[in-house]
Amino acid sequence: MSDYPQQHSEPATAYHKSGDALPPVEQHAQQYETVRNAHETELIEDYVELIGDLLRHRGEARAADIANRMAVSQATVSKMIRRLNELGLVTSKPYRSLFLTEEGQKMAEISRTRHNVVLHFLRALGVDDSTARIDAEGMEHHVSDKTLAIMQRFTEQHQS
Amino acid sequence: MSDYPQQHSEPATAYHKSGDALPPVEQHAQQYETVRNAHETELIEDYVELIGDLLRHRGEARAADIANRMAVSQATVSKMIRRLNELGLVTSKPYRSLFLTEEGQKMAEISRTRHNVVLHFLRALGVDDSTARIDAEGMEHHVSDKTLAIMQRFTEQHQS
DNA sequence: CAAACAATTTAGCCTTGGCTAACAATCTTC
DNA sequence: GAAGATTGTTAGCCAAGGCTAAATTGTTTG
Ligand SMILES: [Mn+2]
Ligand SMILES: [Mn+2]
Ligand SMILES: [Mn+2]
Ligand SMILES: [Mn+2]
Repeated sequence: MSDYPQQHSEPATAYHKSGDALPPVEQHAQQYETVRNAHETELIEDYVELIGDLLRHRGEARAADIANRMAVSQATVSKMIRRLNELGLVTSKPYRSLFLTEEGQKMAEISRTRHNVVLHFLRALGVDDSTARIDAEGMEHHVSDKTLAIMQRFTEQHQS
Repeated sequence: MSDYPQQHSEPATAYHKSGDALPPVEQHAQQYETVRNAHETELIEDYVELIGDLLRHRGEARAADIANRMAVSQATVSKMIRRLNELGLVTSKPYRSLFLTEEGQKMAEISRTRHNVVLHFLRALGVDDSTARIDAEGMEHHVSDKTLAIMQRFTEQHQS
């Protein structure tokens, strides 16, 4: 919920003139709050998902691979791994491959599934593969469970 | 493009075992880069869009209204307005309503249009209004022009 | 087995986007 | 027109997520 006591400022009534009206303040506020919350976990999820993918496809997940695939410096990855460690999502011995904890595996699984639903939905919609991959990488973190379910249903019905 | 010289680490070949394979490193890197770029302009776009909406629906855009609708402190808004000013997107006299520059109006228009395409698309898909609004607020910044065009076409064909 | 190379870590810097607390200006109301 | 309420600004704090440069550890190879 939004802290910050509701201030007066805006007139309460909305005699609407043009196009779509503004949503009520509380609802509008919730939109932005939800986005801010998503952005807090977004990067974490991408790291965990990528580590899981590297483990499943390559057998190991090295910091250098992550840096390459994320197009980010190795220092950035190293710092992030410390954070993932503190969050109890990965285990890592210095200079060795990373592994996911129980909790990390759960998060990776959830993220991967959700990512795939969005990707396959975009393709079913008619978006080309390369564009679908790019858009899905960002969209995935902002799709609610409700919308996700609808996307999945759509995809199933639109594949021959 | 990605800086950081490509390192060796990963084996080049991919004899694929389970599910979807990992995309080639360069493509994968571009996914994350595009997301990072989107996140750089996202908040700016939301502010400018909101200021435009307040101007069109209320006739003025006060810092307090923005703070209320964003569910954020007035100090945060005040700081952000200074930035928007420096970016040449808004004009503001202290303690007065904000206005958009030419450039600001252009950005507001583009953002509003894109936001609406995504919102109407989600509703056409069958997502309830309140969920659609929340999801659209985040998704809008991660939808490419190509996908946007497809969404628009879909929406037109699916409204009675 | 010593060099050279590759991978990882650490230290220190920067920007963004939040916050609170204190102060300043404006508006409203009596 | 002063008091009180509302609005706006400023200062200073913090965490996240980037970066570079330098130091360290592992690995490969002549
Ligand atoms: Mn993902
Ligand atoms: Mn992602
Ligand atoms: Mn996002
Ligand atoms: Mn938005």
